Amino acid sequence: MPELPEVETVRDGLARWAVGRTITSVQVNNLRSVRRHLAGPEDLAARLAGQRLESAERRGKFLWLVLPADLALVVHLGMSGQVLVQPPDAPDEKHLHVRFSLEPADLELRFVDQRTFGGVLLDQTIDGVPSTVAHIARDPLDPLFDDALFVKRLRARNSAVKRCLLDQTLVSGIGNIYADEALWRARVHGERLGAALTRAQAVDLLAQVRDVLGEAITAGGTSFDALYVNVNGQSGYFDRSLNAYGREGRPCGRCGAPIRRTAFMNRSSFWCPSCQRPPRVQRHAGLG
DNA sequence: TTCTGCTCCTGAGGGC
DNA sequence: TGCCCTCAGGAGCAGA
Repeated sequence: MPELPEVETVRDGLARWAVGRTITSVQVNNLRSVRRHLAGPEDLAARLAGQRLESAERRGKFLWLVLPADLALVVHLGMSGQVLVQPPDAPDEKHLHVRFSLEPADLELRFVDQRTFGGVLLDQTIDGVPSTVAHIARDPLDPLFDDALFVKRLRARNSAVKRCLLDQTLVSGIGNIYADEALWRARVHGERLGAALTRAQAVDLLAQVRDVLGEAITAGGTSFDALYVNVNGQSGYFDRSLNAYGREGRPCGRCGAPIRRTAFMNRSSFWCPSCQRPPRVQRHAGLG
């Protein structure tokens, strides 16, 4: 599933292969993929035609191609979105929803999305950030990320720490996989309250988040199936380095205890019952 | 203001 | 073989 490392891999691919080219036309095959462009698909196509792609930027899981006049083509991959750079004569993908023809015409951009949680839109930027992304916090790999502010805000939350990690207005770029991995590395149970963490624990958790995200970027992201690929259609290999996520029943790499899986926020959490002791008082909501 | 739970969506996989 | 059900989860929203 696309989290920060996967989106960064895609951004890097766009910077290499798409930046410097000009959009000549836009073909929308699925209206749901442009639903966040409120003016409609015709407006999107008309305003993008002739626009030069100046750079590829990212904040958390949002990425955007910078256009002239403070405009940006914003892309969110959702759960299954892909941005592919393909020759125009390559066969269409089954879930090809938006096609961006480019000049030079030897390559085109394709937005492909099986589950259609993602989408694209044209947006105005303010200080270089699209207005639809302005509410998203900086990610931990951003040089301007404020560690002290994050620790302060995390420790003020009366909410499960895993939910805090998934809150993109607190810290961006972390999804279910890397939240579980960082919590495992920090030996913190996801149901612990943010307010129950010591300052040292919060600082260490942030460090583990940084480590796991950085290692995943180096590996090209995490792929369990064909739902995440880079702009050339290739999968990452960080799934081979996972210690908790998807390892239910398999021994913890530290202590050997079988990894547990519990439901949380309509998804799964994977944790070690020995290394990550759950809080004594179970809350009504949260893990388990 | 903070927090929780629900909804959207499609395809794979399992059970019958 | 075909049908039905469950599961996967990012982000936004409603309601408490």
